[in-house]
Amino acid sequence: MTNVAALAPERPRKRDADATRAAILAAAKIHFARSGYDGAFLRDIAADAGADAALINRYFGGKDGLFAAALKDSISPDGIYQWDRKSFGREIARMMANHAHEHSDRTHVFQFLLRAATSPATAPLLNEAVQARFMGPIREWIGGEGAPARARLLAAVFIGLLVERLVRDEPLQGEEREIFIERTAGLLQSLVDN
Amino acid sequence: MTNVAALAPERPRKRDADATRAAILAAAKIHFARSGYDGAFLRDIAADAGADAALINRYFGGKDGLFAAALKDSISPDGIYQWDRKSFGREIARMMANHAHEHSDRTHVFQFLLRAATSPATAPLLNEAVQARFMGPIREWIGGEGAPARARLLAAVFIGLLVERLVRDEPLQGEEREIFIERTAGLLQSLVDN
DNA sequence: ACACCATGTCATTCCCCGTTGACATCGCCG
DNA sequence: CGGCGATGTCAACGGGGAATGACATGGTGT
Repeated sequence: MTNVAALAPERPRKRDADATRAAILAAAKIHFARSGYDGAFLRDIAADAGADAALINRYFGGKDGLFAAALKDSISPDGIYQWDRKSFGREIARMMANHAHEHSDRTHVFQFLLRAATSPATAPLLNEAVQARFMGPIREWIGGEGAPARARLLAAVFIGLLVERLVRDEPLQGEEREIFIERTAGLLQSLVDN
Repeated sequence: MTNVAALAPERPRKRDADATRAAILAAAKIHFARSGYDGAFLRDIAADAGADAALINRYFGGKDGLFAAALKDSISPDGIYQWDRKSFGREIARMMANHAHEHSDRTHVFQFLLRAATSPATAPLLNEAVQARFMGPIREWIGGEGAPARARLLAAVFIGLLVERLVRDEPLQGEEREIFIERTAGLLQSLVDN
């Protein structure tokens, strides 16, 4: 389990279904993002939430339900628009140049999506949710000529960078880092600008 | 399991350790590529290979060993260079525009890598192998100024496109398809050319 | 203060899947 | 032809993890 931010209250919280539900959901998002569907264990999630695993069943109807809920909750459309159009490319590029362990909260969502997309068990859940809540807003944000195709491509590049960062074992440094940022920024920006 | 190309011979093959080993390996590559480490089951792999699950243990020392062998076998350096420099971008773009189910053999390897990279269980295995056998050749092939960074980025985009295709539920059609191909080709080609 | 429902806890069960070891059979070599 | 090692088959085991249901407990309304 290794050191997930303890969402469990020091003193056990008062009996409050909504609060525990929320705590479970929060813990689940972290675990799923970090470990994927198969690698995340209900016991661990429950423990981090300061709750009992059995409650997951009660509140979410099982692991699938929990995942679906976490997914739905993760891709609520706010937070997507908050990029600056001008500095978008460079901002993302910088973020991606950092090492995987220095995660920004902003990429947690994408990490989650990545895991969801690449786990055959959960991929089916994605389509509807992603299309409606994710690609839609991105398309709008991106705007202009051929926005749908460009949005697709943008999302793809983003995900790809995420994976690359995931696999990368040592931090990017020196000149390579600079070039990487430069090229990545250009690539992304070209998709937004035009 | 759903309809994997039957590698099992019609009439059971003569006792031949090498042949069964190979059959198991072939089946494993398919299953791992399709379902990831966790989602691939030894019984299924063995069944597809027309062998018994116990043999996996004998020949590969367990699931881990089988995965490692499949990984190693998948990323033998040949087959990477066989892209034409000039038409590279467009070729890949076309491939990615196709629906996920119309897989080309050429992308199987990447699919495998993707699955391997995104499964926390197997990611550690990747670094050495990928760096040595994969990124190295790509760097060389790509050549020119800042090749390492560009190779990284190229690989990232490739993987991202793979994921996008994985998630995409309906085929790209009409104008969107054209624009997608156009932009994707340009993006990729720009990384190779320069 | 009492009762009743919602909330939480615990132990248990069940299932899946990798692994293991005992056993069967084939084929080669003397 | 006979035996022995290599190859293949089968059934069973064991661990891990999700799900289940019985039980405990708090809290709220009357």
